Amino acid sequence: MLFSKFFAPTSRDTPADAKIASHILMLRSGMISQAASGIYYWLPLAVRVLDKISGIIHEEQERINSQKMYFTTIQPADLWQESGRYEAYGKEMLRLKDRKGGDFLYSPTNEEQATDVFRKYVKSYRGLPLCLYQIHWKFRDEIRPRFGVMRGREFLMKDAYSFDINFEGAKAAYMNMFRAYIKTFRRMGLTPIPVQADSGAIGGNMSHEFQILADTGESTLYYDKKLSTASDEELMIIFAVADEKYDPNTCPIPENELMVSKGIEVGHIFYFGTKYSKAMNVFVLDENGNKIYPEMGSYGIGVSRLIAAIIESSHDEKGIVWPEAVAPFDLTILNLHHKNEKCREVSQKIYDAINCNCCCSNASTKKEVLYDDREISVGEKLADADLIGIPWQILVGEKKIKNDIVELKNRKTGEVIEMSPEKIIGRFR
RNA sequence: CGGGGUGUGGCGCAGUCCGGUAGCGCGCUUGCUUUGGGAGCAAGAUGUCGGAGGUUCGAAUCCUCUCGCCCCGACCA
Repeated sequence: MLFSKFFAPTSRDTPADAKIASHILMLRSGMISQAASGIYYWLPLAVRVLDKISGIIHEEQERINSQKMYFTTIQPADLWQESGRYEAYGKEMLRLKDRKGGDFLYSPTNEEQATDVFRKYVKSYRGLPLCLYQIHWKFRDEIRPRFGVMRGREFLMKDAYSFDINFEGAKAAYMNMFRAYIKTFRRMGLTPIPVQADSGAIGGNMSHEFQILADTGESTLYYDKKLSTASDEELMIIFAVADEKYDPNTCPIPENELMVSKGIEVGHIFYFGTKYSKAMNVFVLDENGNKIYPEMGSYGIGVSRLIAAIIESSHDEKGIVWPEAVAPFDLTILNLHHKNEKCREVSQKIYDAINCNCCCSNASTKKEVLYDDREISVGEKLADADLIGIPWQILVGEKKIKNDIVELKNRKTGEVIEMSPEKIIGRFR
């Protein structure tokens, strides 16, 4: 991608409304723009990150046989009247009428629709277990939206729904999802903290939140200090609670081994048994011809919030520092002196070689490159590159290029290595 | 929903108390000179001062109503 053609309107100014790092940096890097309170345009740079995050989620969901589909963003109200939540959900639900006066709503979550899809097709125990998920836009008319996309009203969420024949099956589905979540967040460069949770409006009796440590988080967490070095399996059993559940008298961890930090909730999983299957009269027949109400669970990841959470946990005074797995581009080439012919030539050569679409390129290993070919000052290019936070920067400048040298700079460490253009190409192709 | 604040070119702000026909910085356009950390000079463009009503010879400024947005609290991915 040529930066001169790329719609990423960066800015050195901080809009007065933004208070936290992720919000400021998302605005300054041209990722988002506010359309209304808690509602944002997602510009191309941000969408590239959303797609990376979604891709990781998708891979980990498929691994546990959770299948991707789409429910709908606009739902008829009748399913919610059936489950009893149409009244119960309250003002957070955006209610709509169609031209005939029919009652609709913009999905805040999709348990009813998942249950409806299930009951239309699955009539036998042979159809179980089943797990369906989507990554789709949701709307919750929050009392007070804030912190940019961290608590927006419109947000992108991955939501999965599992159906099992009995509690053992449902518990296995829950634990599979639990493990998948830990892997998913770790792949994004995050350390998730699974916290025992309340089930809120979703209902049910087994529930965990996945929290990311950040000073700007809205939750206060108490957790065993072993968490920071735990393996995936250990993470599942290590003690962690949010402040409303913390009681020093019953806490199993001695005070000197207990950590207290702020956290951002990026995922939440629920087991709620037959709450919806019974309310919506959904059953299958078992091998003896008996009616069985399937045991259900639902599993959310705040995809758009994750972007903010990742930035909160990975940035410095100059800008964003993307973990490689979710970076909008793998590397950026900075032609520092656009009027210097050799700089142009070498930059273009490196770009063409790495960005090559010929038969030798393998889509799975191909690097995504942003080539800063803009006719602007050196300082502005360097500042924008640091702001946008692409993991690797290739600097092509007139002083070094005389000796056939370009520089490779790591955004995170700031480390710079000098090498020939050929060696750079070899490294990233 | 309670409490507080704010609304003036794309962004950040001054001007409002004390009415006199809108200004600064950044950004944008054009030209020349620049180029290893957000360049300089010159010439330009861009505002129904959130909206409606009122007071007045005259309103960004005063009065009334209204809408948007932000912050603090009670809810949530």
